[in-house]
Amino acid sequence: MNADALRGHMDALLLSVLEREPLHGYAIIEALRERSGGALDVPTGTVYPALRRLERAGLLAGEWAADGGRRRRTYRLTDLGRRALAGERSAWRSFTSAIGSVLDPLR
Amino acid sequence: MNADALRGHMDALLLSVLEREPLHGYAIIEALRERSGGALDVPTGTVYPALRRLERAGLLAGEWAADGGRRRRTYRLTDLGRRALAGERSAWRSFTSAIGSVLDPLR
DNA sequence: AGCCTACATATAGACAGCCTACATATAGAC
DNA sequence: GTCTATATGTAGGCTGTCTATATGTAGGCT
Repeated sequence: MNADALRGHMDALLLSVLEREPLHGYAIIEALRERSGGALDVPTGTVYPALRRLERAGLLAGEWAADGGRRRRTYRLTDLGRRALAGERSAWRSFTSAIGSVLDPLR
Repeated sequence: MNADALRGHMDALLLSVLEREPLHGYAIIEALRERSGGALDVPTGTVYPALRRLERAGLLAGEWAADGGRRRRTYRLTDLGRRALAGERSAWRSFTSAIGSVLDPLR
């Protein structure tokens, strides 16, 4: 998976993965890998800053938790994040439709 | 259309538009707008450098032409560009499939 | 005890491509 | 003469993703 292609879609992926249940960063990376059948293997250096960014934007709420000696920061969708996810889904459909109409004009 | 979303897909769009017939930059912009139903309105500051880049990479061949006093640089796909387009189409399918499987897990 | 792997988070800096804004010039309509 | 459409191009900014590095716990293996 080309890095540039992901650009601008990371937010949608993160919000979508957090839709059903709150997860911490490492679990999010695993969820993305599993749900994409291995196609999405996003590095930690991408995910952690992105989660912070979404938290600053008010789309996610993060909370520290301890699992034994391990510290985890678990993120959940805020109401604003839920609305943003709906927008991202809609934008994704428009995006694929627009690019698709150019790439596969026969469809 | 969000600017970041386009990132990494510009090449595929340009190659695809030039698949049927050679076109110059301005006409490419119009073709993208028309074929996408107005969704894609790519600024000249994006297209012209991208065309140069693809030419340097050997995917396009450009040639100056005169239409009256106007100068135009018409680009056509090279054989390498045609092969690259096939790769871009394949990558696009993988990409939409991967993101789609995360965004719409019910499908 | 010592080592390795998996789990878990984080930051600094590099990189690349798309954008805005600007610059230039012709053609044709009004 | 002015305006709009046509036509190309560059400089510089922005920003999000990546690589590389750092830190530390837990648990298995030898």
